[in-house]
Amino acid sequence: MPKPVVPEAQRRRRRPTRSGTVLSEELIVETALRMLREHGSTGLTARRLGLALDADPSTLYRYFRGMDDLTLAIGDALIGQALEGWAPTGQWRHDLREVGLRIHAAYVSHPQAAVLTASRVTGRANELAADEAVLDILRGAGFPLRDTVRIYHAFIDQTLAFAALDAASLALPSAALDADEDKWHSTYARLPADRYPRIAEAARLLTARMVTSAYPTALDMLLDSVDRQRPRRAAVSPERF
Amino acid sequence: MPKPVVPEAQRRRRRPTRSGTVLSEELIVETALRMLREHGSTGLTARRLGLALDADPSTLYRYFRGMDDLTLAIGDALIGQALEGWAPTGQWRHDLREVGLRIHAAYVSHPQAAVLTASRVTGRANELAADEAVLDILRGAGFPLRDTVRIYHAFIDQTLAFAALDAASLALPSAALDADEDKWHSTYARLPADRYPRIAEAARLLTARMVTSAYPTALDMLLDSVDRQRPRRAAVSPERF
DNA sequence: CGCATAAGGTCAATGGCGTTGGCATAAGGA
DNA sequence: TCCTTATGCCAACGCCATTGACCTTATGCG
Repeated sequence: MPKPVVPEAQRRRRRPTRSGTVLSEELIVETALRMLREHGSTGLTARRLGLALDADPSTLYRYFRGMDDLTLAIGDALIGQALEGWAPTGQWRHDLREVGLRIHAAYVSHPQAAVLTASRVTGRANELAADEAVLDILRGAGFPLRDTVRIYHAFIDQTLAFAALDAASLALPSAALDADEDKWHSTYARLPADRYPRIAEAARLLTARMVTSAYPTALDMLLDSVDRQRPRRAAVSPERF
Repeated sequence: MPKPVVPEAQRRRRRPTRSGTVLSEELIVETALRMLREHGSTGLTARRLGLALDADPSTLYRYFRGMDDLTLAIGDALIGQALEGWAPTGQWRHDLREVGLRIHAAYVSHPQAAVLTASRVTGRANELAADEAVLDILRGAGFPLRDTVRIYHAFIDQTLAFAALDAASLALPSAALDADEDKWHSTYARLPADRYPRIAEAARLLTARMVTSAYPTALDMLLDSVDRQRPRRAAVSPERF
């Protein structure tokens, strides 16, 4: 049986580390986010995190069951950060769009962390709050339960999928050793036009466009589709007459 | 300077390993795919792969520059497998849909491998061929270069993004130790209805739906959008009259 | 106010990992 | 048949996460 982890809410004794810093779940997650940004998505290790916190690596196991548990906490922090200060306006389309863009932006602003967490289900507080919020927007807009769940599924998966993909390509260049960095220039831009005529003719445009995200476009397409399926009031809308 | 890697095409001497098996790039990738399926996405290690091949782990470095290079080769094999036997029909929408579904299906059929590779740019032969094919479909349909590149970007990113996300959730249950497996049942289905009313009312539908992929729907939405932007011939299409 | 308790920090060790440099051997061209 | 060198093997290095035992000190109770 490993050491039990005390939930943050029940911590009483806050014993400072050898060098005087007082640990907390929040401080550890913040430090981990900083390390990920500085050392890349593979640069978060228990040893280094301990070093950065001036604590023994094994101390982390007083706060998290393991590195995976810490990873989930990091992911939940990103979601929390995404919806910090957000409040629904009651206009479902605007609210949904805002939630999607905020979540996507939060992940993309911490790409190295997002790579580790975007496709995980944390089951922690902030994730639950976000899910509840999306479902509430749709239910509040009058969608029946089945449609709500279907739309929620497409919406959240599309958001997380693009967040993960965009984060992955942003995270690679920071780890300068990863050779993927300039593969578009070193490989795609130099292909022989006789064997790859279509790539060759598009190379310049490709290298320019592939660095941007296709998420906003895809999101609006989804919202358009949702709008068309939305339950209307009995009255016919005025524009028709 | 590390040992140089001899390209597969130039290999002359095929010296058998101690136990008699003859190595090749293809055999190594196949074995790696099998190990990934059996041991999960974190179960591919140089030592284990060497064991499975009856070869010393360091031998792998005669074929790949490192585990990362091997990972890219695995990804390229998935793309190759996706388009194996495929040929364009000349109907752009049908062809594009087929390519998307094939790539998605290939990744999802090797989820543990897909997790490692779906968001990587390999720059290898099969990837280049797939990109060339997609660009050719769009150019052949008459799209100008700029539109072609824009559509290609949205199409390929959406395909890979969903492939990565769907693969990730499929890969987790196989590694039975990962606790994410039944988080939907252990957490979401048991939330208190007073704090999470929307999740609670949708729990049953959510657990049923979240195991399926939203990709086909999203793909058709994209194709609809593309269809509306397609350049028409000068003549007005017959249905209008 | 002081003491017992146990929370929480530290230490040392284990077994795994990727990777490398040196070495041995046998394949295949001459 | 011999030489060259491609290719397999070995041993070692410095990482990694994780654990169990130990120590120390903050806290709550009497």
